[in-house]
Amino acid sequence: MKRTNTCGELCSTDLGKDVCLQGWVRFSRDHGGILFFDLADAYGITQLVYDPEDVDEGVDKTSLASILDSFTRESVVSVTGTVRERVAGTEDARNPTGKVEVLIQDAELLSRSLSPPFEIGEQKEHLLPAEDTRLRYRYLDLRRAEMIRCLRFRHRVISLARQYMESASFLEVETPLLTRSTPEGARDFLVPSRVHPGSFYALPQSPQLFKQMLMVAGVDRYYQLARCFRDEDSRADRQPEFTQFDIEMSFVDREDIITIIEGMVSHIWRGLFDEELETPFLRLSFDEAMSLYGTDSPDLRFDMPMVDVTEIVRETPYDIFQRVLSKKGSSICGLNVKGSDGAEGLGRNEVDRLISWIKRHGMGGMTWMRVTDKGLDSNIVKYFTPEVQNGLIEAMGAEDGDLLLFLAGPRRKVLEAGGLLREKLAADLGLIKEGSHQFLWIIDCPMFEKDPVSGNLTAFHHPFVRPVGVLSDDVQGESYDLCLNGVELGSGSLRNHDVDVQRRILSMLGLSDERMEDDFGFFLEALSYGAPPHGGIALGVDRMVSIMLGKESIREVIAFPKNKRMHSPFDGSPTPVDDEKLSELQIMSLAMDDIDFDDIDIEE
RNA sequence: GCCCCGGUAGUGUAGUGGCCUAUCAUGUGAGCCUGUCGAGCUUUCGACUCGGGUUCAAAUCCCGGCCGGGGCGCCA
Repeated sequence: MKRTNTCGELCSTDLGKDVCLQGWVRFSRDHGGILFFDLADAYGITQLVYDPEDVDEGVDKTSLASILDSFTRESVVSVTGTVRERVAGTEDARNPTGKVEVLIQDAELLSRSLSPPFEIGEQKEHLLPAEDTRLRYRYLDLRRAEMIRCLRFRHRVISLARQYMESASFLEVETPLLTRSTPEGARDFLVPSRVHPGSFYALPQSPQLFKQMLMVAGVDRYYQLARCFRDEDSRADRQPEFTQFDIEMSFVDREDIITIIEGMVSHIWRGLFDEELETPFLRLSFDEAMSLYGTDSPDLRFDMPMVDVTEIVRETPYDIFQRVLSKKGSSICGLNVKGSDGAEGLGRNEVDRLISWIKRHGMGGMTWMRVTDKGLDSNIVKYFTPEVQNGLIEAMGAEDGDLLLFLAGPRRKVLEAGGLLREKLAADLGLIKEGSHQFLWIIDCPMFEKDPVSGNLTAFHHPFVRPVGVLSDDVQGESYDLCLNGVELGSGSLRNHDVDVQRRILSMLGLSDERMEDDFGFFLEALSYGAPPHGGIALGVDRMVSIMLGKESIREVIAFPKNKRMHSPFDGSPTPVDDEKLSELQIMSLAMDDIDFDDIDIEE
């Protein structure tokens, strides 16, 4: 018999129906005569009951009982029976099907399960097995309602995004996975070619050049759920393969693209949280973000900007500040920890701990003072004149009960360490409201970064960003990065449709004319046949979904993720392959320690 | 490449040099139990990541490996 219902749908309106349910035996309870089973599937749990006194006439109780005896945990079973009300007082209010139960009349074991290696029933997070055990048995882990919820949630995000793009007349186009290796960017995953021995495809780090060529083709509005590959070390929010929601548009300016993204994200939030996001999102320039928060992806769920007090304290005879300020390019920045004298605040011990913490992040130390009703207070305020003290109080908006922290050193280092300190303070003091979402655009990023050692330029984003105005080493790009809760969700820009500008940028990045032709000739040629002004953006789907669900790692929202060492616990990849396969590709591995190089004939 | 944290029954844990013949829970096997719902009760089984070292004595301290996680570098 086929199943008539899922395990999540029977309720009081189904009373008296004859049904067939199929699913997994999650729990069973034997009361010595009467048996209960929790039958689970992706939709819910329905209680089955075997009551020998209530089964229909003609049912072979002995054989039914012996079948039920084989219903071990997580075995897949099929039962037919009658929906009935539970005995008064035994309803389960936590379960949507908790008012009814199915009286078993017939049963069949479809597939017996070994004893599961860990508990699959709903449970508290801290009782979960270690992640590597969960990953090794991912098919069991995914049976858990919480994981099904994550998969379904991710599906809804994608589905809403598609729906929005459809309504905005975007065309979904697939681009190749076997592509060309290019010099810039992350390390490529390479795929050897059998037909062209010695040559390799690369898996795409993003569909960047293809989507731009689609614009040249006149596609006008493109999107794709693009799988991307980068052979770099992983992190909680980085996997070697990941998914981007990739978008490109022609004949648009920055505002058009930002509007589309804000519209799409709002559509998703409306659909999943029934919440109206405030648009337009906040914006900060790259310089503002660095100056105020010391990072290009600040978390604005809490306020606590850095204040540059360099000029206020410049003449102060406090030796530490004087020594730092005697060096060019030094700054002194302060953070105001509001209301820090209460029970929730930071005592002397906590401040000492912060000082040793900040030393591990490259600072020589940290200066601190408390704000009292009588003014500033600490062992070093004697070096600060009343005018300077008032200047600090005013600049930092200090009030009675605040704690002021100051870092001194090279400007960039101070800002970055201050940014880390700011986030640590927020985490330690619980300043971040759980479940809140704060979007932010970072605009006007530099086009280039200069390698401090070699002095060579590298692209801040990628080499295809259009400069704002005239091209130079320190020009800004027409870029816009979307941040959510301090995480970079996506990066976008207007692109170069002028092939000459594009050539000059590649040249500034150190590509010779020859290299440029070899690596990007096909693309530059495309730009030479009438490229429309265009731009786009790509959003990290895994990151967005994991933040929406409040998960610490994107692995929680990927069905089969790689582990930290880029190993796949499911299929054991990567693996060595047979020599036959390698020789067909004319490849020899140097990692095998049994190669005898004397045996190798090298052709002239 | 580097730094930090961790590794005890199937699972989650306790155990900071001798009280360890290693705790507790859950699970597993057996039994009891007619309204439970992560049922309950009785009982059984089951573990110190590996290799070296220190010590009279190591789960415990030291060194190294392996495995897992967080981070730096890297991620145009």
